[in-house]
Amino acid sequence: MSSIYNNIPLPTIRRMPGYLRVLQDFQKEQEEWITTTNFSSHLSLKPIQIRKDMVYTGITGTPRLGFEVDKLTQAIRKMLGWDNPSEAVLIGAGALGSALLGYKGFAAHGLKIVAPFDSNDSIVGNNIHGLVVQPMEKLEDLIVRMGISIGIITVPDDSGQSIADRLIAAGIQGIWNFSSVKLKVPSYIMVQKEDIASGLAVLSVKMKNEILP
Amino acid sequence: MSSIYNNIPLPTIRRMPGYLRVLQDFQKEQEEWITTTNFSSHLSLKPIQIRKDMVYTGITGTPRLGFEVDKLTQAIRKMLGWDNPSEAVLIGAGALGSALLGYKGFAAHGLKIVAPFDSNDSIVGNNIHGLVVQPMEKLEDLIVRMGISIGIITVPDDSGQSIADRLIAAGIQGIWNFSSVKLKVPSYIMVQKEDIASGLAVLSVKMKNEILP
DNA sequence: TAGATTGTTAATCGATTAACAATC
DNA sequence: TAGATTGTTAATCGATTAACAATC
Repeated sequence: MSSIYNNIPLPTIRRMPGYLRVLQDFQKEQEEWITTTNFSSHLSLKPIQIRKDMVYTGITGTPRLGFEVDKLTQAIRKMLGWDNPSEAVLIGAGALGSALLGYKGFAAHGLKIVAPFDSNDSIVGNNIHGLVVQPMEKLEDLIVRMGISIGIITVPDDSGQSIADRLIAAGIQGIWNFSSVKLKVPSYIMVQKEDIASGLAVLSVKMKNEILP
Repeated sequence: MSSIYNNIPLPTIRRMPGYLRVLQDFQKEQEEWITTTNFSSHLSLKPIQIRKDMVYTGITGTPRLGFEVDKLTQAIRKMLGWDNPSEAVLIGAGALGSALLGYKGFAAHGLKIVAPFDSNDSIVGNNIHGLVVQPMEKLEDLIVRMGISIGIITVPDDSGQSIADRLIAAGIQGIWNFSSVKLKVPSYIMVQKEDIASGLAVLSVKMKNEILP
């Protein structure tokens, strides 16, 4: 299933949420136009790079005025598929899982977590930020019944793979993996792995030799 | 302050924690040697890329045998400055802050969070994963007294900058920024910004057109 | 020994940056 | 109009990948 957005560089995609954030601020301020110079002062990016990124949104700007705030917002949201929200289950309602459940931003990011699951009986039934933690037995049924497309894995490393297997068997299409194991999945399953340690490594090295970008 | 590790590519640094994780597994299994092929099967990386990364550790391997597990582990930990831990304060003991406080992995990653702070009186005094939440008034004193070098910002966006200012005034050297604002800091302060939305954007686009790496 | 794996140089690939004409 | 900003092509930069001799 291809699309007009096919060959967008990964770094460009990663920068898009930042643009959206600035756009929202401008919308609040009732600004109609935004220039790459505007973006630049709110993000750590150069105007030239922003201009290049804008090409991928399909929106063309107007010299001197910049880009229309509303049009650009819609284009980016569509580009990311954030115009029609996906539903997700979250497995592992521990510290990290709870934090993600409490993150208000997802609503604006096209993601709706519909239910948290946990294997720990003492957590099951708890209400976390408005959602009741479900027992693992109910996982597959809920995924199938609601047609959930995304699974968020926030379980300890050793159970990550078995959870992934269950999610895939139940028909999930994408996995957001916060465990530190490399998941083995069929090629049609999309996995995005988050690694908090990578960021810490970069900060550590930056602080060690105070050079680097 | 330069070092032998000066021009390490950022992508290489980001991959280092992954290598460490595999090395730890090998250490547990009492393996003495590890090859790039071994690494490759536990990470989504090609042997050639791993070999290139290894050059930056300063460790030379032995054809057929690979690299010495212990030596390589030590070299990477030293390279990241994870051999002697840094101390950090965490500001904002909400959902995300609590999750970070509960993350056991930091100990092995050269980071020790010594105290969480929060401006909310109903949270102050709470015990989160063994640490008592401190009132904001005590922030500067504790940083100075303990010589804390890192500040972790997990507060809502609108107070991010003012917290950063206070941290810097108190003598912090690095900031791990989990808020979504771009912090204005002097050039000698190192900032590492984490953005959960970037990862979600990548997953969303991957799922939309099932291509991409 | 034979062959897997390393280290290194060169080639390729892709992203960022520069340059500049077009334009509002 | 003058000048800031866009769009686009070309140049640069940096990281990944390929190729292959060296080696255990």
